[in-house]
Amino acid sequence: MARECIAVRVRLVNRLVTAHCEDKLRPHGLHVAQVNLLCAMAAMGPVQPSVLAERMFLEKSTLSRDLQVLLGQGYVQRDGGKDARSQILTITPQGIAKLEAIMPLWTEAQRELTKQLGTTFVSALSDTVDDLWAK
Amino acid sequence: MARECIAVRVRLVNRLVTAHCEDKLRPHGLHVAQVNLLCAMAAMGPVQPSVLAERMFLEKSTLSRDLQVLLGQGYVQRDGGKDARSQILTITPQGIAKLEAIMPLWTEAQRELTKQLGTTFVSALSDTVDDLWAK
DNA sequence: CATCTACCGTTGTATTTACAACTGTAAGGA
DNA sequence: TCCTTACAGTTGTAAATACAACGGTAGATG
Repeated sequence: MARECIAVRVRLVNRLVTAHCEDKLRPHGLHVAQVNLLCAMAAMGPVQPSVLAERMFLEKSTLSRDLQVLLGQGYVQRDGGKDARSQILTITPQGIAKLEAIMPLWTEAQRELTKQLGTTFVSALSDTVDDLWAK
Repeated sequence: MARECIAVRVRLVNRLVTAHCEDKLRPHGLHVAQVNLLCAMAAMGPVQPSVLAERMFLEKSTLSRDLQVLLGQGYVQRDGGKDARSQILTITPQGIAKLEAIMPLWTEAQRELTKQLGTTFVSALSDTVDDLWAK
């Protein structure tokens, strides 16, 4: 059963990848979850929290707390949206600069992870998430 | 960058899979992490915590806390090992019965997840983790 | 034999994540 | 218009996870 269980395996790989990235990021005072969000915001442009959460398959409550950190660090800016209830998030120049600063690390991590996980897996992973995003 | 980042994608799929399984397990009073460990113990037989942790890419501290739950539920038994420092973990008959009880759910979840993630991804995932385990 | 090191598991603290409940705001129907 | 419902984000609580530090035990080395 352990031999075939998707959950066992996905969660194991998740721990592996997360630990690897945290190791890389530790000297830079950032966590993987934050960098992931910055990447997403850089790619999506100004975006509503609920839309970002849906895109990342994150709970709105989780996002809300992650954002408090990024706002405090000045990597993300929050403005009022079309409603009094909605907000618009934008990555700041400092956020973009931070992403650029860790770019070499990121590239290295990608290379190492691809080596460890195999190109077949990495490419299948890309396709799968593309499909999820395409809905 | 978000388009290629392995961490973004693995972590996203992890959230998806974990949420799916937690939904299934909720009526049964179990969590995915616990079921994963039970599966592993059923497959490995009596095992030392440190060996189990290495196999699952889990920190020994994390495992220690997860075990407290499983021991409390009576699904796992802990005995003294060859040393005064080492222990031996064994899944109990109740633990095996619990695994068998959720088997139909598990099969259903496997099918649904395979459909959502694609057979290419699931098969690549299997191979990748097999390689990691083969060391 | 004594000490030093390495190993094994637990505990303190923090992060990521989720679900449920709550607050406040908009929209729609009676 | 008023009430109900739906939406957007926050907060309370809890679980999984990790790192660092600790306590106890075994083995190695002088």
